[in-house]
Amino acid sequence: MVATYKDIRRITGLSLATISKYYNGGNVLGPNRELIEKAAAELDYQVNNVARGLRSRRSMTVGVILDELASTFNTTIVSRIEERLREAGYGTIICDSRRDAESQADVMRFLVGKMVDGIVVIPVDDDTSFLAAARDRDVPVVAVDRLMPGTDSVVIDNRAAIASAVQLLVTAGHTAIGLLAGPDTTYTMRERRAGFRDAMQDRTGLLPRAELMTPEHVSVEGGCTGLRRLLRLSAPPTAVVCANYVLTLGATIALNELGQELRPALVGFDNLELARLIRPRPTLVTQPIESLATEAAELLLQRLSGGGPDDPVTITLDTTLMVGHESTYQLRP
Amino acid sequence: MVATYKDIRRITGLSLATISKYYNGGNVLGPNRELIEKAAAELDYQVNNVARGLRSRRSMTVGVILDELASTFNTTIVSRIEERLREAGYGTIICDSRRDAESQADVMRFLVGKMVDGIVVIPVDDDTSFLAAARDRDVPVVAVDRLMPGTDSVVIDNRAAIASAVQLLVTAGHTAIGLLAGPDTTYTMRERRAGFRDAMQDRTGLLPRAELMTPEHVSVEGGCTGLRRLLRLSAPPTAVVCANYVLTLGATIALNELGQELRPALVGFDNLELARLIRPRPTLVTQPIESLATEAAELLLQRLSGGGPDDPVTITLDTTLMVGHESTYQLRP
DNA sequence: CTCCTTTGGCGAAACGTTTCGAACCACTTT
DNA sequence: AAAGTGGTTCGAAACGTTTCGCCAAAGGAG
Repeated sequence: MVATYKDIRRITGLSLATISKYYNGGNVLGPNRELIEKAAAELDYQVNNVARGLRSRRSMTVGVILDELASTFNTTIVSRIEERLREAGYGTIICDSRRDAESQADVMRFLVGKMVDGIVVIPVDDDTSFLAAARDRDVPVVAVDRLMPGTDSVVIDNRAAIASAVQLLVTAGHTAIGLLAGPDTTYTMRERRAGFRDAMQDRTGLLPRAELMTPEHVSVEGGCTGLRRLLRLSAPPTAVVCANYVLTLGATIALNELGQELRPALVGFDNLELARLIRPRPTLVTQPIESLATEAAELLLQRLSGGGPDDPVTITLDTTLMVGHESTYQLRP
Repeated sequence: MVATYKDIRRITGLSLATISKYYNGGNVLGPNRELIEKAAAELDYQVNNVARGLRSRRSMTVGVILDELASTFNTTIVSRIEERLREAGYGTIICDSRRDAESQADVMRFLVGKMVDGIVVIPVDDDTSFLAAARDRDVPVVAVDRLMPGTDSVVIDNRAAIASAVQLLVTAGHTAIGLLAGPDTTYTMRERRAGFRDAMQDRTGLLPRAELMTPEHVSVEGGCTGLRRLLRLSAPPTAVVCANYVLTLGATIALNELGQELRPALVGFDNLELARLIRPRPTLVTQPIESLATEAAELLLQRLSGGGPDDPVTITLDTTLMVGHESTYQLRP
């Protein structure tokens, strides 16, 4: 049988109220403190968090909803968030929405039903209707890597990220640059595409041809076929920018099948493991993934303690361009 | 204000007991059913799982402890387990022990304190003392990918896995085969090394030279340096078996720096993404990762419902050898 | 020495469920 | 008509905490 306050009361003779006070950092006289500590050790007592949660209306758990679990980007985020929240006493319930909006809504209801105190989400797409379940129950939500109107969000400066890639390539002499990006259904992709267009116009004075930036399916396959399509154009680009990790992966695979002399310059996105595995060392736009996670965790913790501004907050972080081997960005003569 | 049974009672005139029965699948007369459903819809009622947990002594959450989160192997496992457990109504609290035994023990206490109903763990090493916290509170534990004496475990047939790699290489004519494996501190590594030794003896009649199987640090770096060390030996191996994913990754990186003609044959372990990215297509021992996860989930669910045999269960699954491009395993003339 | 304030402790009432035994009802059986 | 039966419903007591209002003792100011 697991010990309760009542057992401690039996041993110490103190009241439940005093014992509770002890476990919640209130003032308890020295001798009584020791009495409780001794009894607790003897009984191997541990606070029952479920009972505590019922009374205090906090479950001390938060939910994390991911569009997919099996991606380095996401696991890094989860790992950091979990670490920070556990420090603060919160358990992290994880849910994989498998890139499915309906499943995402299910999961949201599931978590709200589990009485989580807050939620971090990497949403599947721009549709915010699934947030209603949380809003109805006043559960704070922080979105990561997507800007959700009306919700706290932590994002990177997508336009600047792509612009830094474009700048490198234009400086190296490229003018015909292609973009591998997904459809405009997510905020992130919209921003990256817009950032590409704007940066091209800024740096070259011209808008890129539409055929150089048609949307791809966001997958390894999409990256492969997209790169091949670009290179089959009558006027193929001399350089390609990939707007996300899996597209970079796909493009790299497609590149491996080409002869050295045919390879376009390629600037990818976001994976650190990749950089170590691939020769020549790739040029990559890298996101501050850990910061993204810690900012999200801190923001959520602030909301959980009832703090923060009344209006939704958006935190924007900067990316870094990791310049790889020069063959990955130079224009061939 | 969030609705409770009392609100439903006010509207329907039924007793709390009947309402509870409705929500727990008991028999309730048709008209009363409808009454409750109508009231619940009106109130936007959702069961309070914390209160339910207090009374029924089940939190309907389980903990998952991982030695690290950022590995495809582990995330695949988590994703599947989470999916299956959520189907059964359980929330999955995830904890990353960061390969640190002390942190693993902390996390175990944390989860037990959170009143989880069960725990799945991929342990840091063979030390089982951290399990005490769970055992004291009668929380069932299932270990994945490690055999923990006295605990339900789901593992692969490590010896057979390595033996299949050795068989392929010996059949292709190799006799000097090296092994990249970690130190014998974990069950998994011990089994794989023993499996290697036994298979070599079976197939070649000789034990491999000790210098061909000295332990490496289990990391990408360890794989790199280990492969280089093997090739610098006065009698270098003509083929190398890697006993795990990160070692394979490291060895592959080191391989990339060698000229084609110097490359030894290489059989790696366990990653599917890898296979798509690397040319020539590598030969890999692949684990049934998804099955590992579903078996673990089913076993835990069985324990959660009080079922299963009295003694700890060990489930052993088989691996598959995915043969890649022939240059990855053939002996050069 | 009295009055007031501060401190620590106490009993009892929540929090929102589940569960147990008893009560009830409409039948069927004697 | 009384007794038995099977299926529903009910009231009340848990589950293990936190919290509210009150009280006693101790300390300080006048």
